[in-house]
Amino acid sequence: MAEKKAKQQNSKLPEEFEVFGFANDLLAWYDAQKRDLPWRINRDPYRVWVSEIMLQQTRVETVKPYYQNFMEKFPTIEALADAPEEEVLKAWEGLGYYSRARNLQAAAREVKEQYNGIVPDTLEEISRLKGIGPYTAGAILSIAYEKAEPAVDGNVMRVFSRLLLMEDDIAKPATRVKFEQLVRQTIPDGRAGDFNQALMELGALVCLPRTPQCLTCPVFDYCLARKEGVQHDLPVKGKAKPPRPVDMLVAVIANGDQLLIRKRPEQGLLAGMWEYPMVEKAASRNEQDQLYDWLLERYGIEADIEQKLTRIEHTFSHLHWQLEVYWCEPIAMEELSFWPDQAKFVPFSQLSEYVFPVAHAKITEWLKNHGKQA
DNA sequence: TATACGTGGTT
DNA sequence: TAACCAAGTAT
Repeated sequence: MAEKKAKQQNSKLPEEFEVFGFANDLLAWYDAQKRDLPWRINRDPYRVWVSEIMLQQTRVETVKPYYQNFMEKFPTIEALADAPEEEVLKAWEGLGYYSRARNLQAAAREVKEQYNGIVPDTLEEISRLKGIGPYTAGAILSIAYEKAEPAVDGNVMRVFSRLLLMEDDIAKPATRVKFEQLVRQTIPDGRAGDFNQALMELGALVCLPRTPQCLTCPVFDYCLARKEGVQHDLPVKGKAKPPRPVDMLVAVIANGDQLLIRKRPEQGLLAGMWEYPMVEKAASRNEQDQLYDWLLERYGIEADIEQKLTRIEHTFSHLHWQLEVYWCEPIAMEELSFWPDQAKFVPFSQLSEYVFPVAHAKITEWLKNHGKQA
């Protein structure tokens, strides 16, 4: 019982840690050095919200152009709520983690209908919105509403690991909770938003993962890891599993100036996106034979599987695709009223109207570069 | 708790 | 160059 209670108890800052001085010095640095970013023009909750979703696991420089475009197309919560999902996905094309876009729109609809179009300002309510987890909830509440909530991301965990010389594995979910307890105790009155952003800014500009710039660090004096000279050994982070290799056979099938594409399932990897038909390569089988049989069975298309066009490699966090791309010359097609997967022939010039994942966009690019289609 | 979920930049 | 990393969330 005593042990359980101890486990639930909040982690405490070290007695000697100078909270006030730390926050003050960090904020002074932030005020002077913060970057001009498109989402820092004001603190509008919707603008903050969109930026935080886009920035999840995504670099600032990558997000910038997407953010500008997104805010032009969907300037308000209502505009986003009322837009066709396809348009939202199109604006997200190439950014990755596409469920973010679907969840963001679903949440915008929820805010429009249940909250009169106003992003809720309580942890309870905002956390119920799709796509808003502990980090994003804290970020929006602190930045847009000046609530004293922590926003603990990878930067903050790295900064605090070093600052307080903590060896907890930041890859474990429980560690984030511990950091939230600690950060909460350092948030200065009235400047929660700036403080959270300052911690992240420090991680992004100074307290770098491999090469911490301690000599220019505004909180050099407070850093326990630096005092011990172990800043390069922190944070501790368990190794991720390597991506699993998956070999796919891709069929590029032309009918005049049209190409056959299909829609991926609404759940799972690259949900709802369009792609060239493909099948996972069988372990021990001739590629051409397998593709020939598969096209006939699944789409009723008898095709001459010609020379392999190219090999495209694409790595996800958890998968490594090797796409063997074949040019397939149709010999005969069954008269079907519809095909599985919503498959259909689309003129090459109209492919851009469909949302493709990068791996398949690479194929389109290859076709263009090799004069396969005008 | 561990895994699924994208993509591109950095060392 | 092969990791490693980036303003995480859902299940």
